[in-house]
Amino acid sequence: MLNDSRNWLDLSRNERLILSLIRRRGPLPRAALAQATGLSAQAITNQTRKLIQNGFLDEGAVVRGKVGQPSTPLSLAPDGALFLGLKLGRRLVELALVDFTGAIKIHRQEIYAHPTPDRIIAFARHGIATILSSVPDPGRIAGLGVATPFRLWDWGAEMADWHGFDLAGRLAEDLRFPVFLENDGSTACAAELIFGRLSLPLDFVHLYIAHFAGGGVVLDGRLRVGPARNAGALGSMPVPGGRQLLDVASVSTLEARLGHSLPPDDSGWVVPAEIEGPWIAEAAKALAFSVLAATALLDIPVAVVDGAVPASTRRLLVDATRAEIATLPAAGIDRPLIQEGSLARSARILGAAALPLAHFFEPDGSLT
Amino acid sequence: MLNDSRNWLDLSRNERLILSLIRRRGPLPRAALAQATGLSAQAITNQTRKLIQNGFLDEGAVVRGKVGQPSTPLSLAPDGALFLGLKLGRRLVELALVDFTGAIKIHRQEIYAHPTPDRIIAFARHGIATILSSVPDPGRIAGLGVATPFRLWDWGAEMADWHGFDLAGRLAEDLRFPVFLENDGSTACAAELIFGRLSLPLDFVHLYIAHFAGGGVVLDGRLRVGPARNAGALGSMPVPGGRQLLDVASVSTLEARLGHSLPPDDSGWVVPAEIEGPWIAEAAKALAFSVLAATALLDIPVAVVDGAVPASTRRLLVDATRAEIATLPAAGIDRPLIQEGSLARSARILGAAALPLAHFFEPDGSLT
DNA sequence: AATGAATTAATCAACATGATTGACTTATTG
DNA sequence: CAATAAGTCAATCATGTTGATTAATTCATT
Repeated sequence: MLNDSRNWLDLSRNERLILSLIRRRGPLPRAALAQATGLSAQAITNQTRKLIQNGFLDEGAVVRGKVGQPSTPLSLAPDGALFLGLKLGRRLVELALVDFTGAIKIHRQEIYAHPTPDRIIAFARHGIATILSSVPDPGRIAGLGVATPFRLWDWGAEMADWHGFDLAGRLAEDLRFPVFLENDGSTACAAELIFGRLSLPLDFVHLYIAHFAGGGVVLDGRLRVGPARNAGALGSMPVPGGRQLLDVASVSTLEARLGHSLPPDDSGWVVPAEIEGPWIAEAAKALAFSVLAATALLDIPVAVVDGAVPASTRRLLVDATRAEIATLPAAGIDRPLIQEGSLARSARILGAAALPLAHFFEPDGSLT
Repeated sequence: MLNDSRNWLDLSRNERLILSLIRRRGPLPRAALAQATGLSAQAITNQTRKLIQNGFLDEGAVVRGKVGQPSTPLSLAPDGALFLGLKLGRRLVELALVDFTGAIKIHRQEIYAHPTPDRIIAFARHGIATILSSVPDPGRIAGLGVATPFRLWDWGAEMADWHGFDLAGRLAEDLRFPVFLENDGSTACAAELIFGRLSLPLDFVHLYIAHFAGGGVVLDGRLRVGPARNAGALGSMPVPGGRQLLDVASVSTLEARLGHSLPPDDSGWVVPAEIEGPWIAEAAKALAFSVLAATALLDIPVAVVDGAVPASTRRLLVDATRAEIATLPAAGIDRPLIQEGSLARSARILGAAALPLAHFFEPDGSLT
């Protein structure tokens, strides 16, 4: 089945380009691929033959009804490659197995008061072992992606063990596939880029409101992580008042207003309007400011706002941000559109799984 | 001399890569090029042979004194290609012919109270005609780059004629080479990137203080202009106080404090310290804020500050910005280094000439 | 001072990869 | 049956790689 003179994950740039085009636009016939890539029909024939042989693409039913020979759309083979995602949060750790199309095949999670390295390693080891034994072809797992907040030790003294702890390295020890680790804000952005159902331009910023506020930047259709892996640190954006975005637009500040912490999932997320309202008003001001700064700098037309919050809260936040952005001075630039994210709580875990996917299957191997 | 089966400007990606490496690092022997590009020595031999034959590279004197066969460094042939730059300003228009190494060969300028389309066209036409007739090989001119502020009509009623005027199109009418047009802030950045003597990382932002404040963003060693050609609009960055950067950090605001306008060149630029000081203090605050926003968003390690101001003023501004940036909150990010630009008043005209250069000779044809 | 070993630069010849082109086949609609 | 579009075949070309080879120098040892 697989051509064994070369590793199954060693795809040429044009093979990856074809896969990513089909991922974004849905099933496409060869002729459309030739047109979209600028390659000759012959080149597409050759590359798609390889991709079908190696199990990454499926030939669909021929489409008739148009003039000319009927076309055969090519779609992603769901089992073409599998990816593991691990998302580490303040109250919750999640592990998922995601297929080539972005569907979550297996999901496990564990709740705790606060995460410790030992506990996370144990959860991951056991969970991965279980998954490996239940998957028909574990050799098709391309890698593990880890989504984690950076600087966990800033959460409090009980998190000191995380200082200097090499999570990715420790996880990689007993795995036969590579491990990728990225800030959870960036992975939420990666998820929207790679698996999201939104119709997005090639350039956008992504803001993700969770315990902290994070974000990601996509330029030319690629997640930008920056030279020190710290791009999209939107929570650290300075905002008026001598503060940073995460000082006003994060769930932790909402919890401070409430006086108690909120549950790690949507069930039982109850916030009285007289508390949520002022929080949203203040957060929206800061979000609008940050988004406008991003537009001035990068000519970005769209900002996606998402978060680990109920859909209704996200909606209010987006509406308030749209209103605020209209009030800020914007001479010389076009105010960007604010779009609601589509993935909410699953963004980070999906994005974690998207890390190995991007590495092996996106045209420019986005992250390394 | 030139291989005529192909246009002299049609270089392959690897040819452009070689030229850009030599431009940035100075003369390099073939072995160093092989190492830097990752190409085989043979490939470098082949490509450099073509580049030498076509007049883009010169073989230098062999370098002895090291172990092994002596190396022959390859340097840019100054007349390999020539570029025209036109810079349109509020009080001054400039036209220059720049060679392949960034040296200004011919420079002409004209001062006015305010620019009109007719006057600029006439100046450019006449100047270009004169230059064409005085250059030994006008066929070696690759293109004309134009640096202009956007939205000229915002300067006042007497500039209304610029509304809807297609400057690049009009200039292209009687030229046999292409015309490129970009915001003057972006061209100042391009100049520092391509011709600058600074040692800069692959990612930086550039702030340019002139009548207005503008800027540019370089990512992965390429000037980023953005989907609507408006990236690097740092003057439009929101800053605290409901204002934009250009409301506080521009020569026009200094002139407002002075009560009269400053001359278009350095001679006679006299600003009493009691006026310059507060202007710099306020401008530095806004610059520091914007730079930190850029770093949070893009993980940018360096910001270059330059401007159409005397070196002493620029120095004060940079020092003040460094001081301000230390006072802003920066949890979660590394404060960027502030560097002084190296090109001052010539940045924009050099950058204009750099537009055709980048298009034809940079690996990713930066702008189109 | 002479000499061989090591080192580095660069080229030659053969070959591999992956694209292009033009002719051709196939299946469909109008 | 003409027109149209999808797709493949065979030949060719551009541009890379590899391994052997040549050249010019310094370094270490006699």
